[in-house]
Amino acid sequence: MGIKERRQREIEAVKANILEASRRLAIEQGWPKVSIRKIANEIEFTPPVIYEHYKNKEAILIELEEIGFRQLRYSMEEAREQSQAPADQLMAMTEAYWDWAFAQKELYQVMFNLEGIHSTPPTSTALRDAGKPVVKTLQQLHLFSTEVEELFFNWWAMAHGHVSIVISGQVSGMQHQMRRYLLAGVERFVQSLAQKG
Amino acid sequence: MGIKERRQREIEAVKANILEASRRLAIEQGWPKVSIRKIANEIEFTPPVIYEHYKNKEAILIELEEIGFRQLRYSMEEAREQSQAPADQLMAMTEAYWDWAFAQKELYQVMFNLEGIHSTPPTSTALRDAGKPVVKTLQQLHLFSTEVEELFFNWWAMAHGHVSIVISGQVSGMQHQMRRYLLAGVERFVQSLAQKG
DNA sequence: CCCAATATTTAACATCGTTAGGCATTATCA
DNA sequence: TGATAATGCCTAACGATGTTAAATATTGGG
Repeated sequence: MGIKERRQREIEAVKANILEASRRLAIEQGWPKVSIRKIANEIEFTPPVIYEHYKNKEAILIELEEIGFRQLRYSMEEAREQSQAPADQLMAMTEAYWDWAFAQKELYQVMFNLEGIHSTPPTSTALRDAGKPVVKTLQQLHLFSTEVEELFFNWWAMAHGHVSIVISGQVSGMQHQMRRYLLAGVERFVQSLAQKG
Repeated sequence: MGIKERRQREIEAVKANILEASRRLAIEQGWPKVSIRKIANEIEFTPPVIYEHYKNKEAILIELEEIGFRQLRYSMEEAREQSQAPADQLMAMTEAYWDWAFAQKELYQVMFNLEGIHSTPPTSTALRDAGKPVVKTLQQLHLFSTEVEELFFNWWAMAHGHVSIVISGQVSGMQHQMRRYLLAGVERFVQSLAQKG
């Protein structure tokens, strides 16, 4: 009587397929050209089928956001575990942040509403979750939790700032330079923390 | 025979009207809901008239981008002139950047393709132009031009990072806090420069 | 006053997100 | 097995989008 289970698996396969197709289309043609009809065509169904799996187009984007934040967190956690010293951890997580953002550029665009996408941001915990490894490292340095929050946002704004300036095409042909600039900036950030700690 | 001139003024008035209507609609309803038809309705003409003034919808956005960058530069230049010490100038320009971004949120969104807008960024000189006051101040501190560029992007990424995190709704209800965080971050940035200068 | 030029509109095309209704196919039970 | 209920999927449509071609109205100069 595994017929129900098989059916269940089929349904989830289609759902996963919708996400994959969306990403693939975004990679190939950019988010503005991703439409429900194209996704439907890609998964070889007609458009209404998509609405049996997602309430609307935005729901697809929101799920991709969540996937993105989880992946980003995982990448940073992995980077963090490879060093003991907080300073090294912070540098490694910064590299991980940058590298993941450009390896998964389309996800990053969805997560931060870049490049013509609009979706209500996920539960604001999604971001806070993704930032947890950074917060953990900062806590090894500073006592007051208010200060940790401040420094966390400083770090994150720096990382996201450099990334989004490149992704949104404000500067061109200097992606590698911007990566170095970010790392140098965080380096200075770290040193200024050591100064007072 | 000033009839031609009057006509010319009329045409330019309509063009200006299109920009104003676009901004007004964006303020009232958000960029995703701004459409050519609504703009046309707002200026009391039918849609095709808009295409006599702008090649397409994107051209309207690009003009708004340019206006935004000019305004932003002006605000920062004004802030800069009120102090002599580079450190004070940088802090004042940071405040000016933040305050302008939120006073002209819709322009800022267009300039950086936030919140569901997509337009090819303006000539990358537009941004560089807007950043000139900051570069000038940094030049009073550091010798190597490569270093100035690096520090300029660090500063800008910090400013834009904090601003865009708030604008894109990633954090909510802490706009004032984020402003303080930004200023504290730039403060530390400035101090780390003094360290080595 | 008429004609040419210009200004403006109407109407249409393709595409978009989304939904209602109908048609198959499949599963359930006598 | 055969009728019935349920499910899966599609066709067709609605309203809205950006954009363009063609028709009409308005204005200019002779």
